[in-house]
Amino acid sequence: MLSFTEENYLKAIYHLSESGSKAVLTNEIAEAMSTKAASVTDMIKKLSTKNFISYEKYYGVKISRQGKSEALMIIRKHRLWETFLVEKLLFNWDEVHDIAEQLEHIQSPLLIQKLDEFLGFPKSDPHGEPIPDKNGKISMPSSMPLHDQLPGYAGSIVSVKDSDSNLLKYLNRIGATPGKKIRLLAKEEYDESLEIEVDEKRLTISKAVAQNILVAV
Amino acid sequence: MLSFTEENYLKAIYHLSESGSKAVLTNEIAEAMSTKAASVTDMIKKLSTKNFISYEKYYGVKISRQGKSEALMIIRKHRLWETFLVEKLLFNWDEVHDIAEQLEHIQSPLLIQKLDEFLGFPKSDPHGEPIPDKNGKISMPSSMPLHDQLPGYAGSIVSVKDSDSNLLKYLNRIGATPGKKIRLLAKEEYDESLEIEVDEKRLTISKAVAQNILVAV
DNA sequence: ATAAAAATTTAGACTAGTCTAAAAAAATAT
DNA sequence: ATATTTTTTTAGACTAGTCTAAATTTTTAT
Repeated sequence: MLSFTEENYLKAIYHLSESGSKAVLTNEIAEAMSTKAASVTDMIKKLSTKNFISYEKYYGVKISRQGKSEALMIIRKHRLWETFLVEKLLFNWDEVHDIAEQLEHIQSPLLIQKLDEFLGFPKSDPHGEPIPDKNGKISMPSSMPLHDQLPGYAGSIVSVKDSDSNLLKYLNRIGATPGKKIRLLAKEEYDESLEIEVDEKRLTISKAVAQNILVAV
Repeated sequence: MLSFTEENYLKAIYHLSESGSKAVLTNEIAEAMSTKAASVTDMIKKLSTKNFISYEKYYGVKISRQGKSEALMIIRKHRLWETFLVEKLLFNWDEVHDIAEQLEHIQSPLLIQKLDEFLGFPKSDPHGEPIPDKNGKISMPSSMPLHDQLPGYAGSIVSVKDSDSNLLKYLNRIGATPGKKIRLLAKEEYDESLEIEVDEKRLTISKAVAQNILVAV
């Protein structure tokens, strides 16, 4: 049984593993966890002796099959709770992340099974992220950052990369939420800002924002 | 902001304060928390400097107005979550205590407000215990142990004192759950066991069980 | 190929919470 | 009223997780 803290490290390592197939570096984990490299070294030793990751000094960390399975269960819980908060308790899309960060650590397989059932076995959460099933199987919808599309692209928003509350609030305000239809009208060469159409409205978004909007391809 | 552990101590002290108006003793808290007296001494010093309790060496502990208010919020959360688990997720009455022990520590006033609303502002939880409102006001239903009633008593079960899972399972099996009609038919002098009628069935229960069934008076 | 810079690990210290064993205070019994 | 027992507190140690500062290893630059 993992502690609250161990679970958070494992989740961070899983996410870092997904973006790039190379070993995850100590400093990357430190940044993701808002902690210091020295603390990370201690923790990865611990997770390594428990066989959730493999660790080679000065080289980095790789998540094990067992670690991935554990991480997927935490992510499953997080996304089911987010779905509950938005669909049942009528929270806004952008208010649920921090609460789900807490709820994801509740220990009770039966609870998650019943919650899943209560929600009608949803396949994705309110941010458009896929929810792993009880065996940890995850159906990845194929998506790419809007920023990497060409002018003329028309499709729908799959998810938002960054969970930053300010970003989510902003996207909510302009109507750019998962599931929405979106079109890329033009690209400004100078600062790589994009002119888009969403919610029947034309507007301009920055490169930073466009890199965080993942759209169906 | 209180830690997980501080919250659990405070809740235990609150409950011990309610049963008896005297100061709460170190050993009582140690037993309630399944810990050692030395650990309790450390913690009550801490809660005392934070003004949740007043503490006099070798004498005992009294909960403060502030401590009571904090404890009531935790209890409110616990009972709302229990209600959710039983009414929405269809858990059995006797399965929810341990899960609610975890959920009660989730920090988000907005979450509790919305949960309360989702449940239709319930006044009592599935065990029959009253749910404090958002100001900590608690409407005590007047009740007494079935054991203290006289043969001939007829009324309904308000709540069950002990949260022990085996007791709850047993009561569930015989149909003696909060809200149910119950009648006291006879009292056996020798071992103080009771003959009762519940769920249209006659049966005998021990003194220990009868002391834990609280009925409306 | 070596010097400088960056990343990582180690060493040692700190807080929160816990424990055992010993000391001190309070309650009880004679 | 004093001795014994019980309760409570203190002292010191341990684990989990964190930090800073110093040491070490790897990478980068010349």
